[in-house]
Amino acid sequence: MPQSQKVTIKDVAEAAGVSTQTVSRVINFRPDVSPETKERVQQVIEELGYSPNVIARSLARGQTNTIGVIGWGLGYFGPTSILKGIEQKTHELGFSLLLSLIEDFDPSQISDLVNNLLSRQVDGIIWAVPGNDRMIGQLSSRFAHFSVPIVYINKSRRDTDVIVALENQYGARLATDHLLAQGYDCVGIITGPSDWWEAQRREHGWREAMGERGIQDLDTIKVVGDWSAASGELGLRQLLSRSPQIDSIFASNDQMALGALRAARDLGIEIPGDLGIVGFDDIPEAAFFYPSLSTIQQNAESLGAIAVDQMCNMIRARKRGEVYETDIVWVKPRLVVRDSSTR
Amino acid sequence: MPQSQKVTIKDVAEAAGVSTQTVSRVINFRPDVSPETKERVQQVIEELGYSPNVIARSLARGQTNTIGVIGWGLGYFGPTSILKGIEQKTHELGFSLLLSLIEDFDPSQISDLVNNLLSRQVDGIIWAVPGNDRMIGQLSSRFAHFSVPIVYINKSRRDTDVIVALENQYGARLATDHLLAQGYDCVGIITGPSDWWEAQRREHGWREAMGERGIQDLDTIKVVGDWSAASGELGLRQLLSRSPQIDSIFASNDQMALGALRAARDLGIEIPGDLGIVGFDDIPEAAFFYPSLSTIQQNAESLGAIAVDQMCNMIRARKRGEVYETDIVWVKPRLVVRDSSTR
DNA sequence: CTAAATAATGTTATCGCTAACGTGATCGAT
DNA sequence: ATCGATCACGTTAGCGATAACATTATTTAG
Repeated sequence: MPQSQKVTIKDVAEAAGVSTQTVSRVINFRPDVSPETKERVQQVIEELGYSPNVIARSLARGQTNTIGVIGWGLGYFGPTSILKGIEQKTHELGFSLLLSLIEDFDPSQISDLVNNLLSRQVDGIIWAVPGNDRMIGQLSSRFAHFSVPIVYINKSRRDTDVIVALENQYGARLATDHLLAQGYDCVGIITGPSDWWEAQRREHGWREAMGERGIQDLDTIKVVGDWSAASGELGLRQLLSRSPQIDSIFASNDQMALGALRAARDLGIEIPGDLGIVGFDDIPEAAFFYPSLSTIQQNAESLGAIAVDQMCNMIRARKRGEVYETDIVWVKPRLVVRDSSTR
Repeated sequence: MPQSQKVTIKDVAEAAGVSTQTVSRVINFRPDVSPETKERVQQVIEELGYSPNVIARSLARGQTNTIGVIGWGLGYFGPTSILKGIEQKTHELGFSLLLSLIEDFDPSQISDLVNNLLSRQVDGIIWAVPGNDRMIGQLSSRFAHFSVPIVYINKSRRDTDVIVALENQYGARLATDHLLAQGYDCVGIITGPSDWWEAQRREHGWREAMGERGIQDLDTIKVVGDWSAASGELGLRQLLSRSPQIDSIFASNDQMALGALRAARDLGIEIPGDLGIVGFDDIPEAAFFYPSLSTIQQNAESLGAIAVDQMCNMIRARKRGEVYETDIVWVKPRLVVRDSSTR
C-alpha cells in the first residue's frame, strides 16, 4: 500500500475528477461535500495511499500541532515519568512532540534550544526541567514575551507563568509526620542540592513538621546531597557522626535513601529498629530494597499529562483570541508505608 | 529581542532593500553575495530578530531535518539511555527529534504512529522498541518500501535492514563464564519473556557457556520472568525449589536480579556465599544494592548515538542518490564485578 | 576592443495545502 | 415568477521559504 513516490492532494483531485479544494474538504471533514463525492474521493485516497503532507498543512494553517518539550534527567525516575506522561497526553490530543534534552543549565544553550523550537513553529513549549530556581526565574521573564504559550513543570510561582507542580512540601510533611507518628523523635534530612526548587520545598515541609514538634537547631540534622545514591551513603555517615541523636531519616529521593540504607548496613545499624528511613519518588525498585523502602509516591506522569492539557487549552484560547489564565495546578503526592519506617 | 509578530524573510528583504532571494542566500551561507550586502542583511536580521521559518523551508527543500523515534519502556534503564543517546546525537547533527512512545505491541497503533511520522515528513525513523521479534519481523517487511530510511536498534538480523545492536549473547557469556570462574558450578537463569530478542540472545549466551561446561538439562534450571523485580523474586523461589543444585544465578536484567537478591535474603540464603548473582544493564542503583550487584554494563547511550549516525549517513546517501549499505553494527557490553558474585 | 566568463543580484515558479471568495444550480417562500 | 438561501463545488491567492533561471554590471582573455 505505501509507495515511495509521494502522492499529493493534486493527484487525488485529478484521479477523482474534482478540485484540490474538494479533496481538502473531505480530508478535513468539512460539511459541504455531497455524500457521493465524498465517498469517491475517499476511495481514491485509499487506492492511492494518499496521506496529507502535514508540513504543507502547517504552513498554510499557521499551526503545526506540535509542541516542544525541554527536559532534563532521563535516568531519574521522576523526570522520565513526567516525559512519559507528556508524550502520552500529547498524542492523545493529536499533537506531536519535539523533544529537546539539556545536560546542564547553560543559558546560551537553552536559548538556542528554545529558538530552535520556535523556528520550527511549535504551538507551545513545556519546560520540564527541574532545578535551579533562580535561573528558571531569569528564563521565564525572557520567555514571557514569546509568541507561544509556555507551561512550566515544578517551579516556583511567578504571577505570569502557567505552572503544574507537585506539592513537594506536603509530601515531605507526610514523610516526616509519619516517622514522628511511628515514635521516632529526631528526623534528620538528606536533602537535594539547595538551589533546586524541589529540594527547597521538601526541606521546607520537613522543617515545618519538625518545627511544630518544637525541635530546634534543624541545620545540625541536615545534610545536602546531590540526588545520587553515593551522596546518600556519605550523607548518612556525616549526619550520624555529627548528630548521634538522629533516629530516623527523610531522604529527598529514593536513590539517596538507598545510599543511606547501605551506609546503615555497613555501620551495623538496624533498619527500621535503630533507624527509620523514608524516601521520595517511589521508584519501582523501592519495594524490593532491603528492607523495603517507605517513600512518597508522586504521580509524575499525571504532572506531565496535566501540563499538556493546560498547554492545549492555552493554544485553543490563543487561537480564538481569548486570554487563558490559570493558577498553579497542584498535584498531591501520597505516602507509601513499607518496612524501612515501621517498628 | 524576540517579538510576538513574526518577522519573515520578506520583512528582512524590504528593510535591507534587497530581494528575498538575497536574504535567503545570506542565511544559508551561499557564496555569491557581496560582503557589504551580506553585512547589511545580517544586521537587519539582528535588528528585527528574524529567524527563518523551518516549516516553510522544509516544504521548499523537501527535507525537514527531523527524525522520528518510536520508543518503548521509559522507566527501564536501557531503553531510556538509548533515547538519551539518540536525542544527544540528533541535536549534535542539527536534526530535531519527533518522539513517539508505544505502550504495547498493537500493530495497528504502530502503523498509525509510523504513518503519522511519515506525514510529518520526517527524514528517517529510528525504531527503538525492544521486544517481540516476530512482530518486528512483520513490521520491517512492511516498512521496507517506505520512502524514508529506517534504523532498528536491537533486533534480529534481516538482510535488508540497518541495525545497531548490543552483543547480548556475548554479555551473557561474560556473566556466566565469570560465575563459573568464581567456582560456582550450576548457573541458573532468570530470563526475560521468551519472545523478546534480548531475552533470547542472553539466554543463548548462557546456554553456550553452560554447554561448553558439559552441563545438561538446561531447561530445568531456567525460569522466565517479565523484567520486573517481582518476577525475579518469584523466579528465584521457583528455581530453587525445583532445582536445589543451583548455586548461582544469571538474571537477564538488574531488576530481576534485585528481586532475586530479596528472595535470597528472605529464604536465609547468603550471597555471595551460598549463591552468586549477576545481573544485566548496570542500572545506577546496582552498586548500592546489598550486596552490591555484579552485572553486565551496556553502553546504551552509544547504541542510540550510533543509530543516529547511521540514519544521517543514509539520509545523506539517499539525497545524493546513492545506496547506503551496512551490516549490523555491534556494540560490546562489559562485565562489572561487584560483591554479589565474588566469594 | 570585443566576446565570453564571472559576480552579484532580481524574477518567477513551486513546494502541498488551506482560507476566502466566487459561481452556478436547486429550492422554498412569497 | 422572483428572490434570497443553501448546497456543492471551483478559483485564486497566499503561507514562507528555496530552486532555477534571467538579468545586469564588471572583469578577463584573446
